[in-house]
Amino acid sequence: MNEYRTHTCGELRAEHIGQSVKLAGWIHRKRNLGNLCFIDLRDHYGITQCVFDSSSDLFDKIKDIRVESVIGIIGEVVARESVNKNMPTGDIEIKAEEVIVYSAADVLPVQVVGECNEPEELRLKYRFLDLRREVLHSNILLRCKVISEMRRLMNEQGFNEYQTPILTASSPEGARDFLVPSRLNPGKFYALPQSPQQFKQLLMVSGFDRYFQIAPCFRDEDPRADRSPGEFYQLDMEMSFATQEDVMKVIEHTMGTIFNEFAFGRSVSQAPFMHIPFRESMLKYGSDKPDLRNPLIIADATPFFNNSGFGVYDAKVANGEQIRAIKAPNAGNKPRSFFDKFDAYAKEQGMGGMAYVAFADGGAKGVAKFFSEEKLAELKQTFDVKDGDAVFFMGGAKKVINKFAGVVRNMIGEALDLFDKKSIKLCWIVDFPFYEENEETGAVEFSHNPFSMPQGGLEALNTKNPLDILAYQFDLVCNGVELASGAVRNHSPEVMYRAFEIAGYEHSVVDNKFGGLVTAFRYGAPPHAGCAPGIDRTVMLILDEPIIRNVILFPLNGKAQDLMMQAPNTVTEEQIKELHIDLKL
RNA sequence: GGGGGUGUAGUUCAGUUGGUUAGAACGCUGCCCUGUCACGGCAGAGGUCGCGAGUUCGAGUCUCGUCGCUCCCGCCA
Repeated sequence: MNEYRTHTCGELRAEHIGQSVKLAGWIHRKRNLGNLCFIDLRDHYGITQCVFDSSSDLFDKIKDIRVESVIGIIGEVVARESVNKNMPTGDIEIKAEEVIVYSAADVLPVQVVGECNEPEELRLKYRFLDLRREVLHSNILLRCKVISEMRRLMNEQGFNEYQTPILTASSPEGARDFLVPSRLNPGKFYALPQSPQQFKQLLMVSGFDRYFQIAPCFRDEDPRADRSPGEFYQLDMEMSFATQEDVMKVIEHTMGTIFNEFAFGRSVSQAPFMHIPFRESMLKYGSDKPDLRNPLIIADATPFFNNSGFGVYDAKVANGEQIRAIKAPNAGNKPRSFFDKFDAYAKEQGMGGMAYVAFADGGAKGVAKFFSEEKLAELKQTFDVKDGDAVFFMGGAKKVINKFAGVVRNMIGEALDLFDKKSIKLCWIVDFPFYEENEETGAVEFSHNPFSMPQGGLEALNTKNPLDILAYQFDLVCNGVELASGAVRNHSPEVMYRAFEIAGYEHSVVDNKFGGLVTAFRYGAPPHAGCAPGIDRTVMLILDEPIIRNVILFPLNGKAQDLMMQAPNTVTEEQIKELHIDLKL
């Protein structure tokens, strides 16, 4: 190939025996038998065993060099005396004739070979060593392939990739901004974009028709296991003269193809993905991001507890509370302790307790004794329960019961091992409410994104109860993870002013905060719609990787610090002065 | 901002009811070893038990405080 190597460490096979080759890479492992030394040489492509004999003067040269040093080896490809069937290159080895040490390694602070259970702090500080590990290295490579596929699929569907600004204006909606002080404009700040939302809409107004971008997004919020602090990437897309269905089709094709290509033996939901209206999702799954690998569905049992005989729940209903039922298939024979565990959980969560009826061997346990024969038969019919099944009942205030039932649904699914772990289940959550009521003040607020179009347009805004208006707003959900958010945008200044007015904002507020966008809409704006699937999360789902940092090259830690680059850091007084900033710590 | 978990050698961990000199594995250093592939064998170095106070004749172990990390809630398209 060149002066450093003729082959990579992954490509030599039996057919190369007899050839003189040159390899370069890291010393993965070293086995010194005294008068014979084996070195496993590793590079991006694989591992090749090299052998050194004490009869050669090379032996002294490599005897003292540590693992992870970078060396080059010239030698002959020979057949191994003992073949290693576990290695792709296991038929051959390199009989070393010359060694070049390019870079000797110090004693390592973290091990590159073997299990990876060092503290994450150390791994992040020495990320370049961590990234040499097989798992992390291949995670990152898979991420590259996913992004490459995204670009190919979007291009294929007529989308072009455009770069939008990184230094932009702070936007009042949504997350906390990262601010950048302006040297040329004393006292003023740029913000890093939380997403290219306004720019991609402006691109539509500029007539570009179909936009996408592998877009960096910045948000100054606290992290989670599936939420990296600081920055993340999304496949941002927008299209003109398009409906909700048009956007869904593009995303279904793009994400569906990617999940199918990287399914690794799992089954994948095929397009079109199931549509679940928001309110139905909250009732049936107790969440707006349901994990459909769990087959359980929550039922509204409120009507059932109308003089049912079970006084505690009848009273709850009379009190305005709601009851939910979750069937536990084939759990009728479970011991008392199984059911008590859930009851204890409900008590711990301040939900009173959890009643159950378990049907087994023709009998019924739990709170069955409160029900008449007829009521018990009605129960079986209403909640589709057979002999051998059980059903849980839980009650609570309207605001909390759905979410609680959603957690219990997952707990029961886990306890009975009902999750279809060998599947990737995708669905759309649609018909999000446009507004919601602030629980404390009672005021009407935007529930999601104020840029989306209310269903029914201006007429709906003028005639309907705001809390009944739905938005052309939709989420793509995969295995219980919110993967993407999309919307038909509001491209009409008139509708936008009215929408903000209902949420209590004057026209001037709209003009001030979204002036660029609203002005643009006055000069000919096409109807448009778009969506933005998260890339980090997509890769996590493909790899079934619970920690987002394991799909990111150089992630920040929980305090949004880069332990390797030591960012954030103090800067010189001069720099501060130049930015017209006065620090008060 | 709130709650849970956690902190012992470079790393992963063990450490009994509070009791003599705090152990093991990996890694590191030295010696031996010509077919290993997690090579093996022998020897060795390496510790303010996160930090501070308290109880006690005696604290890695009990109590209080504090700090770091991590997970969750709040927050977050």
